[in-house]
Amino acid sequence: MNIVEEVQSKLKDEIRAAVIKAGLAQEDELPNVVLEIPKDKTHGDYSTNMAMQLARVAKKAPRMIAEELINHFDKTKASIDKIEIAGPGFINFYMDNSYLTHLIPTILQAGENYGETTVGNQQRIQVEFVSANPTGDLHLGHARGAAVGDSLCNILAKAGYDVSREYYINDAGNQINNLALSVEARYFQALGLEKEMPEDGYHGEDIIGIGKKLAEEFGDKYVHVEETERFDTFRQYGLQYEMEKLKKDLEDFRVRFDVWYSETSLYHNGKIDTALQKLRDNGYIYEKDGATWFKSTELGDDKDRVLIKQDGSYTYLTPDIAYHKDKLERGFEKLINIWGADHHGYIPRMKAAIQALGYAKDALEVEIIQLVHLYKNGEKMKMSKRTGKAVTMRDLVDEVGLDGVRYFFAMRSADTHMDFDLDLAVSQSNENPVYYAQYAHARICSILRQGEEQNITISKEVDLAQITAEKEIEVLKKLGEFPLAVAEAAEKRMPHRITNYIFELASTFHSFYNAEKVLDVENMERTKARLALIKSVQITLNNALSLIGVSAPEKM
RNA sequence: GUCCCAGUAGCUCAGCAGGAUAGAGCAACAGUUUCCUAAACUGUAGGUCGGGGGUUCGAAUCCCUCCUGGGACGCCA
Repeated sequence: MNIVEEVQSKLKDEIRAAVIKAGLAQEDELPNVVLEIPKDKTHGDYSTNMAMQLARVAKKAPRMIAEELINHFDKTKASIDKIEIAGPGFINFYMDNSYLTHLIPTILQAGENYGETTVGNQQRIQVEFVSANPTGDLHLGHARGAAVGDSLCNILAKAGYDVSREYYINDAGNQINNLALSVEARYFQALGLEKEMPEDGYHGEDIIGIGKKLAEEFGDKYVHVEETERFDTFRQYGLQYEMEKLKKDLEDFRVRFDVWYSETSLYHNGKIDTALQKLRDNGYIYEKDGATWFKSTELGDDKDRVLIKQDGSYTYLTPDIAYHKDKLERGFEKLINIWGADHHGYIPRMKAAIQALGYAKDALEVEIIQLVHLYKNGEKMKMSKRTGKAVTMRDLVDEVGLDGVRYFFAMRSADTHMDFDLDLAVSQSNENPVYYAQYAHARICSILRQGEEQNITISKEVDLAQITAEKEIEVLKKLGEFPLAVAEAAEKRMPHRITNYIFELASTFHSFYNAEKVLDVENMERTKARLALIKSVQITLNNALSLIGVSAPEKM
């Protein structure tokens, strides 16, 4: 357990014990102990509203309860310096902060592992994200999904979950046929021949490129083969090309996946039939109008859904149900899907399917990525795949820089609409909060370099009692919060808690930097202690930034 | 019509399993550099938390309702 967690938990134990000793409540009437860090520093290090919560049970005024409670409180057991009653009945604890200096050796020892907690309990959790159709370039929405998904995975892993990252490849269905036909048209055009794009074709630059490549590689060979052979070849070729590009783009975006799962494989290994059979056995299937239906309304959906169309083919939902069944059979206790906003209406039916298969509804969690609107020169930019004028993920990265894009997307709660102002992110780059955090890191590196040049080494033998300045204590407190921030971000699935933390840590550091000098030949002991302190900040900043896929530069 | 997201300072947003005087960045204003990176720091000013009800010791936070903006609702994927 982290030192800060330990202190908090001891404090909570003592509060509980004091309530019992004072006879204010029975063991089973005890409300949950709420500890908070007051916004106002003069209200102490921790505060509890226990006395107010007990008002009803004890039938007394909160301030009187607080009085009795602190009379029975054992201060010696929880590093407490002073206790005060304030306001309507808050009990404020002023801690003896000497325990905080133990944080420094802990962080130096843990290094890149600092921040890890065990709240996840090694629960097996799978996160499926991006899963864009392999029919064109990744656009803004995918970039946001990739950033949020990857950050969430990193955070979950750090918090002690056993995480698997997965990409579902939609390589079956009409869109792939359209891809093949689009490639075909571009191939003919590359050879100077007439061929119309299909109605729902893909007009992206990438498809034109595939057509050219095929023409260069094979000449007019495929003009003369049978249509089905050409179709199959181009389908395969287009798919492979698109997937490779997609993987490369994601890799460059610092996102990796453990599993790439092919939709087509579900058609070949009988898993769709098995899933359908399971639904049938559980009584959720019926036939109507020549189609096969899923009785999803029985499980909270607004209408029943078609699984097998009149023409005998599956809807998108059918293999997807088989896919989710397969995920659960692989032993994941929790599935998190990160979907685009356009899939929002799809959630109830998927949850219904999970239940119809005999699993708990909340085995599946869906995080919706809301739309990103891009503004340039004060104008909203469109991002339609169809027009071929899409703003791609690559365009965005080229324009803003990878660190900026990753930070900006991690910074906002995923399920809210977001305006991304390019002019702001680019032209006034000092407004970009990512620089603020990176600058703190670079500053620390610079001081450490100079310390080395002066042959001052950071040893674990430093006299940490040298850490007494107010700004230093602030920094220490903030460092101690990191594992708690990670745990909270993981449990609430909120990567933006980490960017908030990064900003706060950078801010307390900058403030310390301006108030106190680290390197001071007149006072070697303190210099060593402060070097150890800023080294701890460096480690923590680095760890926090890496959770959201942002680099920590040594120089700026 | 049903559902989702949002409405908090001039702008962009935190805060929302109820807690003390609602926070930050940018913009505005006033300062800080013989000293480790001024991409920084310190301070001032700025808000009826969309409106209205309710729940209670206490509401930006929970419930109801209305208004405004964005989005989703295929035998497409």
